[in-house]
Amino acid sequence: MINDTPRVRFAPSPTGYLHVGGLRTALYNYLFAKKNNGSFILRIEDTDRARYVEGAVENLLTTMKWVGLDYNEGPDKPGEFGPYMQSERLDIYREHINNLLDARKAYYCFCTPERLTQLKEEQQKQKLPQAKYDKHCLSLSKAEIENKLKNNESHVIRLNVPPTETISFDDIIRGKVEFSTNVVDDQILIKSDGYPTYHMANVVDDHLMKITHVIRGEEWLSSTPKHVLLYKFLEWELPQFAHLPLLLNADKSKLSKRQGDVAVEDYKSKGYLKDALNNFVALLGWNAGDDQEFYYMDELIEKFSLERVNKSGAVFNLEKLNWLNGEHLKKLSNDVILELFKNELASSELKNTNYSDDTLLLIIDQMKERVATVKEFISEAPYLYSRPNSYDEVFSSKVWKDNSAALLTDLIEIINESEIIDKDDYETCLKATAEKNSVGIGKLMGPFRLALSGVGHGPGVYDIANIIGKDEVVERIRVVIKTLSL
RNA sequence: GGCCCCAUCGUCUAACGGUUAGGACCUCGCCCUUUCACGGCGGUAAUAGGGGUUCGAAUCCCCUUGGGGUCACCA
Repeated sequence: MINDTPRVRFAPSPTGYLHVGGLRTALYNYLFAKKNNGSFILRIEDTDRARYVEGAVENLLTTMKWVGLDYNEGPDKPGEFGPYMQSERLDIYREHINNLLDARKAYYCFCTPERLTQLKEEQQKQKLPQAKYDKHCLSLSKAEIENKLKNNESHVIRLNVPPTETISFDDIIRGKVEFSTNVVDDQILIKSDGYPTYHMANVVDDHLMKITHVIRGEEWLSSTPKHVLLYKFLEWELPQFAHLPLLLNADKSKLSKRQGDVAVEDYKSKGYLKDALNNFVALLGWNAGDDQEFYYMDELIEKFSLERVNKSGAVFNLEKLNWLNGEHLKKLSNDVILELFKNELASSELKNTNYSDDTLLLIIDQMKERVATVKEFISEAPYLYSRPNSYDEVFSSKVWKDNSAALLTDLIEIINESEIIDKDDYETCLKATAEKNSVGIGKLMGPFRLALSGVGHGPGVYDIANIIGKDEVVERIRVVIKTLSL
């Protein structure tokens, strides 16, 4: 066997951001490594120069750190098997491609894009089941090749796939998978710009980096026979494969940008907690076999196993993420939430206002029970920070009666005469007003809430009053009387 | 279209031949509460279809259907 301790890797291409599907793949790799005392390696697959994105790698590293997926080796964490950027390993691929070339397991191809397009069109016209390269350049003589190379003719190097062989491999998640080589194309291994394609680079690197388990998304399953062939040609031992089920849009297609946020940083900026995100994503395709849904990272590590990963795709369900984030939020101490809250305030339109920690803590106590994210402390209860600029019509028509203005006028007077120390004092005032007018306190409650928040839901009225303070309470009552008595 | 993968409530899932098919999110109802929530209790809701195998099938096999992935000098 290859291993005593497993070595796994997460190998994203730097497209600009970390995709949540990528996060799930990275997480499973991480959990598997930690669980089995193995190593988790981060390797950057940046062999596509056309798709080079400025700052993408830095961004990726930052996001990996934010979600807490520490790697043992990576671009900024040198290890024994570096470099960990594929663009810095070109000479390594060159060496191995030469071996392949010598053994005629790979060959130069000088076909022009035009010929290739034409070939494809013809094959489609003939209704061939599958378009494949016709091995045209395989018959080139050594001299012809030398000559073309000397003349600097543009070329690629292709994998020489043998006909009519069965490629099979065992997938930890899917079991035995088989392909006929008749359906695998002579894959380009080295592009005309001299860079390797994914297929070449990932096989070489996985071998050289002593990767024991290749844990990646299911979209790679159908190109795995090419990889298996490469291992065979290079006479290298096969790693174990585990192809993870895909993360899906609501319509069950592969999770994509078009249908919502897919970048981890989007979720970060929307106020989701890293623990909640990890927890949620971990459960998309895996469960421990019990009813536990709330996890911290250490518990995930303890319970994770590839054997319990599902085969079928999972819809990325925002509602459940919201719930989980709320659960994680509630478990946080108010001190921690206070810091998060202050950060949110600083990046909101409220950044120029000043609130005491005491006030903020009052808001936290009220809001953390009823929101999904800290951001919603603000968005769901704007009336805690500023006077309502309108009154909800449905709620208003329900609670605003003919005598409401008169009752509230009395209430103002009583509040003004009272010493207000905490929220219970507002209740006392409402009761006194109700008694004085011989009505139930319910007659006051609705109009009072309407005055303070303008809407029919939110924290308890006394809590709202307590948060905004006596002067503001009185002022808001005045405003609602003035506005609705017209 | 070829190839490959997949198939339990709307969604995430449990069940590894014998359960009234369980849990969670969502949703609905009731209780609590002279407000809003929280909380508590309860409800609606699933084995895609058809054949086998078996005393017994969500579970094993086959077919059909459906969905997805992949067929680039992108990963």
